[in-house]
This record gives sequence, C-alpha cells and structure tokens, in this order.
Amino acid sequence: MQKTVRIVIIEDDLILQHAYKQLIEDEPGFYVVNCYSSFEAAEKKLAADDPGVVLLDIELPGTNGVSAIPLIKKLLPKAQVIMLTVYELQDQIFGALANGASGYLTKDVPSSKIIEAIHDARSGGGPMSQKIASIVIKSFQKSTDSPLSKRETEIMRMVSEGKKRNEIADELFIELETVKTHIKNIYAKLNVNSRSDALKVLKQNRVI
Amino acid sequence: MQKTVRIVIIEDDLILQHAYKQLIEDEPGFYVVNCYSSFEAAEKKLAADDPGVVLLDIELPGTNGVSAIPLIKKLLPKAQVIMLTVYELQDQIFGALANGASGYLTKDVPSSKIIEAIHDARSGGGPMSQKIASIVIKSFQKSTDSPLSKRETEIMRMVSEGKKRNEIADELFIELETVKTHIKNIYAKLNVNSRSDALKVLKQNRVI
DNA sequence: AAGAAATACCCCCTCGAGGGGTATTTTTCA
DNA sequence: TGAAAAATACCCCTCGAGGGGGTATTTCTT
Repeated sequence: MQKTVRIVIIEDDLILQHAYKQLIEDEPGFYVVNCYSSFEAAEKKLAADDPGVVLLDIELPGTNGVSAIPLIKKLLPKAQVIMLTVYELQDQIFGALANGASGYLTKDVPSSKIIEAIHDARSGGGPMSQKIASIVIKSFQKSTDSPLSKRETEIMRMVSEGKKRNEIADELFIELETVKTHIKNIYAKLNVNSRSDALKVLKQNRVI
Repeated sequence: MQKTVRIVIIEDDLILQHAYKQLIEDEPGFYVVNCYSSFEAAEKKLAADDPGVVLLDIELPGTNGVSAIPLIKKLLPKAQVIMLTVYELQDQIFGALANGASGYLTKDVPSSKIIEAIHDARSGGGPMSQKIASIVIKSFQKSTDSPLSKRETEIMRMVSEGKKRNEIADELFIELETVKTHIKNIYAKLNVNSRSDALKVLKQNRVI
C-alpha cells in the first residue's frame, strides 16, 4: 500500500506553475494540493494543505525561497522541500541545503527528472540535478597544490578548529617550540602574521 | 563527433569486475582498456592505459580506494574517478570527494546507473547514488535547535574562522566588551571554558 | 508586563600569540 | 649518494588576547 503524496508548488511563474501541476498530476500517487505564487500567499494555508513535498522556487517575490525554507520547515517539520531554480549560485545552494532543503533542481532538467526527484525525496534520497551535484562535489575538493607541507597543513587544520599551540603540540606529540616554528614558517609562506589571516588565505585557496 | 571513452576498472571482486566490463562494453562509445584487482597492479600501467574514466572500488587490498585517488590523479590529471562501494561511511565519502573523486556510487545501484554515471562524469556532472546524495546533503544541514541566540551563533561562527574578539567587535560594529559578554554567556550555556571546547560542542551538534 | 536578547562597562590575572634568532635530525628525491 | 626540503627543538623578548568576577541599560518579542 502506498499513500498519495500531497504536493504544494510555490512558484511565481504561473506558466511553469501550471506545467509542474499538470506534470505531477499525471503521475499516479501524486496529488497537487495547492499552488502559490509567493511564500506569503502560502503561509497561512500550508498547515492545512499538509503536503509531504513542497516544490519551492528560489526567485520569489517577497520572502525568497532560501529564507522561506526554515519557515516552511517550522510549519511542516516532516515535509521534504525541493528547490527549483534557474541559477546555480554556490551561496544559494549551500544556503538552501543548510536551511534544510532535501533536494535541488535546476529548471533545465527534463520533466521526468522532477517526478523522479519527488520519488527520491520521499524515499530518503537527496535529489540533485547534475550541475548542482557537480558544484557540491567540487566544494569538497581540496587544492592539491599548496605551499604548505603535510605537517604544516595538519597544524593549520588544528588551528582552524580553534586549538591552541600547546594543545596542538600535545596532540601531535611534539614540543610547543616545534609548533611555534611550524607556524612561523607557515606565516612566512603565506605572507600573513595572524591565525585569522592565515585561515582566510587557506580557505580561499581551498587548502583546508 | 564523439570520442571513445577509455575506461579502467580497479575492483578486486573478479566477478563484479567482469560484470562491469561486460556492462560497459555493451554501451556504444565506451571501451574498457584494462581491469585490475588492486591499485598496485594498476599503478605502472595506468599512464599507458590513458583512461578518461576510472571506476575505483573503495575496499581494495593494499592501497585502499580513497588513498589511491590522489595517486591516480597525479598520473592522470584529467581522468574522472568514480568510486564504487558497498558501504556508506561519511568519512569515506568525504575523504574520497576531498581527494578528488568525481562521483560516488553504492554498488546496489542498477547497472544502468553506472553507465549513466560515466556519461554524467564525462559531461561535467557529479554522479552520486541517492543514498550518497542524501548523506552529502545532510552534511550541509545545520541544527535548528541550538541553545545559542542568533547573535551568539554569529559570533561563534566568526570565532570558528579564527577571528579575535576585537576583530569580531569591529566587524559587527559593537564594543569589545559586548563581544566578551556574549562569549561569556555562550561558554555558560555550553558548559565550556575555552574556544576550542566551545567549537567542538557546536560542531558536534551541527550548529556551525 | 514580563522575559529574553543585545548592548556596554568595571575589575582582575595569566598565559598564549607572534617575532627575533640558531641548530639538529630525518626524509625525500633527483 | 648528496643536496634540498621537512620536521624537530631551543633561546630571547613583549603585548595583549582570553577567560572569570561582577552589574546595568536598552531593545526585541511575545
């Protein structure tokens, strides 16, 4: 037995909104409860709609999609939110995911992928279009060419965790003086003279 | 015009190795150059094989898959590495991605997905099986219930970047004394008495 | 109207951070 | 095998950042 999946669409482009609705209702087991053109329009009725999945446009008038996610999650803690957007902006993607989106699709995906994404989200997957997945994966990748040696990188990773020099020394079984030397060398290589500046440089260059 | 995609398989289960080879060679445009049972076996011949895509098992005898990635990347900087594994371990996933893997599949995916993944990787996508995608997405999600207020969270995020109290004060346009007060309150709430301990707690609880 | 959050100021003291050196041993790699 | 790079360790120094003790006002929220 499988229950009907109740779906709400929040999308300000009425043509797209309609297209999605059609598309989804052609899928057995899927039912579009309501469509809205803004989060404000949806806000009061969402709880009553009780959707299992919300398709959420990012570029919305009023409250934008990313900011809307936590508000939707508050109203519907169990709902899966799938983002729809034309742009592929890192900050937007990570913001949406951090705010609790379950999936992220660019609008150029074929319609079959949207149906698939809803199924995936329902079964605990994390639907993403290829472009988004590639951006997300790249965000994990560390730079291979860093001026820092292995040990130096290790130490800076510990610095990035807020560890003090003597804590680092203890954990690495080396003397405090050695850690000091390493950090001095690191600062010289990076042309900085403080932890925060060093971390800034290293994060910009994807070293840590 | 599209070139033949040269593929190398590194997989110690010979039955699987064979199955993948069959599967891939049934796909027009795909050609399995060579198969190996360990990274050591592949090492010397990889450069000559010159594959565009490497299917890499994680559970390998000798050098494991995750450690093999940077070595493969060094030999073949342009090759796409797609990981294959039966387990879904966070550390393994993030380690592989950080080391430069382009995609990550669990072995329970249907064979058609493997072909699709190779296509995706070639076209700049980031193929992931649903389970992996879900884990990756979850890793971005921040906890919604934190004992810290908005301002306090903001300050701790800056602390996590290695910023000093006066740097934080400057950036937030508030007095150093106010930052001190906030941090004192934060330590009290978290029951800690140092930056590193506070960061440890907050990262464990996915607050920052 | 009450409570939480954000702001700000006072006192204190310790030790961590950063900069100046020099030197030895171990690894790596050409 | 022999030079270069990395990792180790120690000396000197100063300054201020970090952490703990208070109290108090203003501004949001609800």
